[in-house]
Amino acid sequence: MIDLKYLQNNFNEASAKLEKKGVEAKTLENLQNLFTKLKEANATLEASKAEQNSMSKLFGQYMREKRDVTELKAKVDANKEAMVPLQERAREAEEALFFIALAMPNFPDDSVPEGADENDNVELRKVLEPKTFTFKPKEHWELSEINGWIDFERGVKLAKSRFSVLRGEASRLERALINFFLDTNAQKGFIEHSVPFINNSTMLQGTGQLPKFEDDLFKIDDEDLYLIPTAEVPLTNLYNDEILSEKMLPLLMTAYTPCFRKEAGSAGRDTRGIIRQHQFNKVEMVAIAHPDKSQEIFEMMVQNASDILTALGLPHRVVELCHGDLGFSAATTIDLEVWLPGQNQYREISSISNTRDFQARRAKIRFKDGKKNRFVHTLNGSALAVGRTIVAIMENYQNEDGSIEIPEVLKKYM
RNA sequence: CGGGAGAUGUCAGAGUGGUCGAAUGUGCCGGUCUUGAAAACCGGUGAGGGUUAUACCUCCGGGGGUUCGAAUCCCCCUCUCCCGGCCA
Repeated sequence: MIDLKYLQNNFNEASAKLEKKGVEAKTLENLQNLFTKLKEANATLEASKAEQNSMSKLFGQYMREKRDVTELKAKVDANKEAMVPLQERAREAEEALFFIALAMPNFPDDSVPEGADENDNVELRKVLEPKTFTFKPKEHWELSEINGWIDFERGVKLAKSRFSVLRGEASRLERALINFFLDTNAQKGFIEHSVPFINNSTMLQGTGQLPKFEDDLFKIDDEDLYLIPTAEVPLTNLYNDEILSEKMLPLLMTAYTPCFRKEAGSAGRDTRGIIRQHQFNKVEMVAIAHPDKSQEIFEMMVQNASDILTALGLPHRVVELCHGDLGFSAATTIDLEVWLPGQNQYREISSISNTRDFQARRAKIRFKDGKKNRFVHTLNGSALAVGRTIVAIMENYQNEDGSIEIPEVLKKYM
């Protein structure tokens, strides 16, 4: 959630920032008005409550002194009745405010490049040269067919489209990758966690998936529970509604989880292969950081993900997202895109974001800064998406006959 | 899933309608004493909103109700523990 006090006190600056994320100035004016209204409503209500409280206290005193209370009771009854509409007004003001405030995206950092969509993202650097093939490299689904690695049809039979089954060597490769990722992250100080793959709505709201993106989530029938779309949700919300001591920071966490996404709105995109599935595996990094330290941790996380790709011998590029491509919760995001020779293009394999205090406000994650409580900064990033890494290995390590080499660093894991 | 008990500050634990944001112990912070530490003694010590700072409002698992007034009475929910069932 955005800082409403900041919006109120620096309206022009704030609205300029959010306009770049496609929020109309009108919406923000509305939000600002609602905030002002809420504060007024609360002030009036609280004054009335104060009066009620003091009269009630007096009432008790009269009773003890055995004095007559009829007159006082009449006053207190009248005030109580007058409070009803004030209460209603405050409740409505709060509801109206939160309805809009929870749908407001984060302020982008000042450093975020201008732009409308992914074409305006800024390439920061390329790492490793794509190798030149003496034959036409195949796409991963063709290679899958030759090696029997992925069973698309039976995955669909078991569930529905966009589900698949890995078999044999591919399945072992997946397991090896998960272990390699977790071990590497652990070496960088990220503590491994095993978390529930189902979380409740409060947690999903904390990280920003709810209420706005409910359609992207798989919900459990008749329960306030959702399959997690990323381990960012359970890891970040591990500290939901907590006040941490400053010396606990930074909390560096990593977890392997499956991720479940409805992929609503992406019909027709990446329908072949396992690039875009309803269920995929991912190893995630999450950091809960002191606000002064979040930038350096962000850079460390980007470097870590890039190092993993480098260790696997996978050519990739580091891309800074522009305003238009930035996600809902992110203040700044860097994507890693891996080279896929079969597709002849770079494809996203990791996305690392600093949400600053946006999620911390929603999830109420604070730390003690001396006497005061302050919101932490939360960061998240993939290291890495497992399925897409398999695709990348298949396409980059393919031989002319369709066989696939295993990267050197993974051999000890298989 | 069935039966029973419970949920209060860091923790333990009192409080069953007003003087309770909450006894007492413990932990933590500061001080006295000490060469230093421990012990002992003295003082401080929950959160959120609000204010320049006060005032003031809210919070005793969550929600609703009764009442002038609720930690305390009533209803619903959640969670924890114990017993039984089922089970990797």
